Amino acid sequence: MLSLTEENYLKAIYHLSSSGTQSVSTNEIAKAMQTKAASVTDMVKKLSIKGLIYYQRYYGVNITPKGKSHALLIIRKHRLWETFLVQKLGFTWDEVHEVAEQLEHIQSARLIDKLDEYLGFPKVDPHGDPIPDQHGKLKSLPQVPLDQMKPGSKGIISSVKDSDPTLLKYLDKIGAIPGKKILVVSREEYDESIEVLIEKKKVFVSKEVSKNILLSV
Amino acid sequence: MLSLTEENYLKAIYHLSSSGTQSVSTNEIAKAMQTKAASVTDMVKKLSIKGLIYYQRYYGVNITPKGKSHALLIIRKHRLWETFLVQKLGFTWDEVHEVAEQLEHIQSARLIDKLDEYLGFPKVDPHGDPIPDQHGKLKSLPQVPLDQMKPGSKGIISSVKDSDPTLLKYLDKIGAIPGKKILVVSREEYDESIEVLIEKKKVFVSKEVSKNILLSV
DNA sequence: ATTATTTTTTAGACTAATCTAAAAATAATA
DNA sequence: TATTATTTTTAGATTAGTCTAAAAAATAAT
Repeated sequence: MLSLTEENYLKAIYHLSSSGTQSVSTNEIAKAMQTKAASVTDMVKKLSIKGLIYYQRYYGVNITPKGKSHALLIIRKHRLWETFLVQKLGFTWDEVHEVAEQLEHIQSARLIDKLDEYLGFPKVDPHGDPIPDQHGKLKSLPQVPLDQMKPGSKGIISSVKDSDPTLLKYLDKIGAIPGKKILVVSREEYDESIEVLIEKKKVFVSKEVSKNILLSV
Repeated sequence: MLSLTEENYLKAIYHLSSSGTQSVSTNEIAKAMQTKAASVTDMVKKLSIKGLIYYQRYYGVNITPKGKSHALLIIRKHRLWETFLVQKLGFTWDEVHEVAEQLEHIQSARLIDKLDEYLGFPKVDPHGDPIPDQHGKLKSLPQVPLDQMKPGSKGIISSVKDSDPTLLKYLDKIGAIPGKKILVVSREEYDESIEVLIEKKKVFVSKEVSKNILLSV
């Protein structure tokens, strides 16, 4: 059984290692966990002894298969709770992250199975992210960030990378919600901002925002 | 903001002080918390500084109004979650306690308000215990334990004191569930066991069990 | 009223998770 | 290549919560 802190470190390491193919550095983890490098070194040794990550001093860490499926089970809980909060309790999708960060640590396999069933075995959470299965397996659809799409191409918004409420509220306002169809109209060379059509509505988004919008094509 | 441990101590102290009118001793708390008296002394000093209990060394503790309402807010969460688990997820009433012990520590007033609304503002939990309101106020109905009822008298099962799954399963089997009408037929002097009628079914219960069944009369 | 027992508190140590400051290893640059 | 800069690790200290063992206070018994 992992402590709350160990679970949070493992989750951060999973996210960092799945967004880059390289091994994850101590400083990256420290930044993600809002803590100091020295603390990370200590924790990384613990997780390594438990067989959840590979760790060589001065060379950063990689997640093991065991660590990965453990991380995905936490993420499964997080996403099921987010779905519950939105679908059943009427939260908006920008409000759920913080609470789900707490709920994801509740230890009860039975609870999660029942919740999954109650929600009708959803495949994705309110942000469009896929929900891992009971064994910590994730079927990931191929996704392309909006900033890498060519003018004229189209796709469906599948998820949003950042979970910052400010961003989510803004996306809500412009209608950029998972499930919506999107057409890239043009790209401005200077600042890499792009013009898109969301449900027939013309919208301009900055590079900053467009790289956070993931599309299935 | 209280830590998880502080919340658990406060809850234990609340329960102990509401079941006896005396002040609560260090040893009683140690027993309830499955810890040592020395640890209790330390924690009790902390809670006292925070204004949640009155504490004089060697004289035991009493809960303050502030501590009481704080404890009741935790109990409110516990009972709402139990209600959710039984009513929505299909748990049986003997399975919910352990999970609710975890869920009661989730920090989000908004979550609890929404959950309360979703459940239809229930007045009691699946064990028949009243659910405190948003301000930590509890309207308690007068309750009499079954072992103190005279032969010929009747009442409605309002709640069960002990939350031991073995007891709850047994009560389920004999039909002694909150809400059911009960009639005391006779009492055996020797072992203080009693014969009762639950929904026209004749049942014998020992003193041990009958003192855990609370009736509203 | 004095002694014995029980309860409670203090003192000091331990673990998990954190920090700062200094040392060691790696990476970058002149 | 030698030096500088950055990153990472180690060493030692801190806090919350816990423990054991010993001391102090309260209670019970003789």
